[in-house]
Amino acid sequence: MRTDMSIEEQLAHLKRGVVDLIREEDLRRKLERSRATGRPLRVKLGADPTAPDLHLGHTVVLRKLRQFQQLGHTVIFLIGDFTGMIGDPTGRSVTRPPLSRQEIEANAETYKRQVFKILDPERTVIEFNSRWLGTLRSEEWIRLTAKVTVAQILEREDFQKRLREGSPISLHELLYPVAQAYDSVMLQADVELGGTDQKFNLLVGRDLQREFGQEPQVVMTVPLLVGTDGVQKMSKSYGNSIGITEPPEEMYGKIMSISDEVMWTYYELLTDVPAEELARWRAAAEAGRVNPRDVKAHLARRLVAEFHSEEAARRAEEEFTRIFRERGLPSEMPIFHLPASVGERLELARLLVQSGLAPSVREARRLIEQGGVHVDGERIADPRAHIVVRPEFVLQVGKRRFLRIRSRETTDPMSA
RNA sequence: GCAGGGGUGGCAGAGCGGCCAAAUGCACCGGGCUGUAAACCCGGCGGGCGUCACGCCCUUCGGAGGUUCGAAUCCUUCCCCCUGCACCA
Repeated sequence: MRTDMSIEEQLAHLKRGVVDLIREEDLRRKLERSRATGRPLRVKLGADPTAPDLHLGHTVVLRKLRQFQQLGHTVIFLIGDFTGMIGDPTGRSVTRPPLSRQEIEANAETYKRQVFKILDPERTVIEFNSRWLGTLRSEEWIRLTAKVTVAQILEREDFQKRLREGSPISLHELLYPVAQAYDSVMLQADVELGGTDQKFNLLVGRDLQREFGQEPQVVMTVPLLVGTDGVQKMSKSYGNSIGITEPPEEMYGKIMSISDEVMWTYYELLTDVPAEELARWRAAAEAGRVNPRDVKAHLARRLVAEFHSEEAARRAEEEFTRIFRERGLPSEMPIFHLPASVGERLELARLLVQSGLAPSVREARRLIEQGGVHVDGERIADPRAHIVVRPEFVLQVGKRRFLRIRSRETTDPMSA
């Protein structure tokens, strides 16, 4: 596809948005050799099998992989079904319950479907590390772990930190980097990618490959995308993620909810908008010549289009504008069939609970008191208000939760 | 094994006999403002009830007992977690 690029051009292209590149010289040599021999590079990315829902954070590194593919190289998407049992000690993750073979298969399928929204299936190999790690005998484990020293492993910053703080480190956690490194050996990886938090693990791969007489892999790390909260890295467990399979409206809205500041990072990491152009937009926004909201809307639309379609993006935008800028009603909303007849008097708070818009009467009353509840567009502020049931009406809580209520007569006139 | 430190709301983390449904921060929710589900500001954040801007009740601080008019706070016991020193003489 872009194999006409010179090696230097390729390097520059691949370096874009990369935090660590260890070592650039090695990569250049590998690229040159690949061109000379016609043998594609083997570019590895490891993934945990436990969370198969990809979010935008994952796509940063996937986009980088795609660049390699576009240059004709092979991507090895490694599903860590064995290492998943250990759980990468990065972060606070607790011991994970082992997944069944079936669950893993199912997750892998989900992965494939999602990953191929970005990667080219023709140039992607899917692997499972249980294939070699799962069959290692105890003796082999001992021989393997003998190749790495404790000091090497404890260099890892978070291990040191935990040691300092007196936090626990389980023995098996020390094995994680070794296992991951062994994957690189088995796969004979030329390059391994990961987020910056993976740097250490990726480097162990180099060491171990050397131990096994292989040429060390090139390590490439990309920044971690910050989540919608603008603070922590995007992660499903932090509840700040934007999944790539989320409905268009949801995705659009979530992108609109990131801060103006974070938006620039998203542009950088999730689009191909040239840096110079971004700088121009930013200057214009800061000077007040351009409304940052519009820049953000452009981003939202662009990303929704990438993962859904232009058409879906357009609709999501219209919907967003209608609800939030014009304070209107969504084009579609869930319907709740109220088991009550026209004319009946109902306490609003209870109706909210009954219809699932509030978890408890107390909460419902709070919402009403705070002015968050509208019935057919009219704000009801009396926490003890009653309403007279109409054939159909719209309940709204907050800015974005709508429910169309239908009472008995309208849904089933025969049953009266 | 020994010594020590712990287990409190979604998370982090105060409180250590009554003023504790439990500080504070984060997350979350509602409102205001707006240019957006941005930023910022304000409010809320266990549940039920009432003649409802004030009050009542119920269930919460690892489990179970107990002391006390009264316990997240004290005692007993059990469970769990962590750190250090050992164990291998």
